[in-house]
Amino acid sequence: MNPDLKADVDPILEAILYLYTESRRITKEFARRVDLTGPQLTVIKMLEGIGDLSLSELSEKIRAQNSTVTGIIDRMEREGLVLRARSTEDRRVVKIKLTDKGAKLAREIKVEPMEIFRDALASLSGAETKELLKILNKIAQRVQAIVRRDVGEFGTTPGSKDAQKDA
Amino acid sequence: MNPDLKADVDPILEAILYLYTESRRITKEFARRVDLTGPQLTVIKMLEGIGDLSLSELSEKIRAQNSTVTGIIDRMEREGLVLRARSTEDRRVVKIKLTDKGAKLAREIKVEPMEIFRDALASLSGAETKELLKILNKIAQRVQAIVRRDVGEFGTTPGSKDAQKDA
DNA sequence: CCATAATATTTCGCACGCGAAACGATTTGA
DNA sequence: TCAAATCGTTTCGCGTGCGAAATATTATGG
Repeated sequence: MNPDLKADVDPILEAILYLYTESRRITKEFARRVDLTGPQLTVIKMLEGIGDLSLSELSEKIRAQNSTVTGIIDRMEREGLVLRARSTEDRRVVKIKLTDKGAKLAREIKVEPMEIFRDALASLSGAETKELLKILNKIAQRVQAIVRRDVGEFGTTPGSKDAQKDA
Repeated sequence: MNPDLKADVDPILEAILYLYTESRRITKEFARRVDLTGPQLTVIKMLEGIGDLSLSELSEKIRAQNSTVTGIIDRMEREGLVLRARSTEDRRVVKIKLTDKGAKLAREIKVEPMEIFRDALASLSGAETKELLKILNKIAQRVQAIVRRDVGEFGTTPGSKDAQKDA
């Protein structure tokens, strides 16, 4: 990559990294006030909003592996916020349900996860919002294309990506 | 927040979350090929590029707490990739240095951390790059403002166990 | 019908990642 | 000067977070 391009690109990486880490930090801070962790707050609001979910559905929604979510649910069950109920139709699946205590706590939490992030985005003009989404999607598509195409052999061949196709 | 706004904003959150998690996943995948973890690859390339760093400087650069980096360096030292050297001017400071083995490994790793992410960003036009950075910075400033107003006033008060439900 | 494959979840071992407390080294101020 | 404050790092306990293997249940094909 040429140096000029790098100078343009690095601040963007910085900005995205900042926004991501900051939004996580804020979620965690709100969670701490009700004696929850960040992921636990996310789970509790998700169950409140959507209703019962299987462990797999929950994993997918919070973008974590099943083995990670198993641990999170273990700890929440121990605290009596949530309970596991084996599905009757398919006895492999475990439904996660809010207990009364969990539902009550969920109602006390007024902020959505990432609420502040949303507020900040809301300060953009309509045109800016559209433009931002357009650009981000373009980047995401490029990333997907590069991954599908190059990740298999990228390790030996640096930076050289003439894999320019449609974007 | 009104529903229309939410409909605009959620895809943006999705896109940023996707880009962040995907870039981490890719870094990890490259690291795995040389028997490193993601953070370890980042550290090794950082030391190669900048030279010796104190533990605090390293923590700041990879956006982690000192206690986290202590563990990462412990494991890298155990593998003989890195060594600790007490500073002579200020004996509180620990300098982290690459060993010969570490430097050799660093040279073998052709890709920068986040390289693919950079490549994808490089596919944008100059105008799009400028616009993206402008918008992201605007969001970041808004986030900072909101944090100072809403979060800071409680966030700095430790030990308050009673659940407050303002926000 | 039964061996086998596929699916859902859990278990295990390891590596972050954080905040609070501990610890040694250095600076400060009365 | 020397006790207290500050600084850089480590230790500790806990909660993610992951991938691979184990377990239990359901679907599939011969």
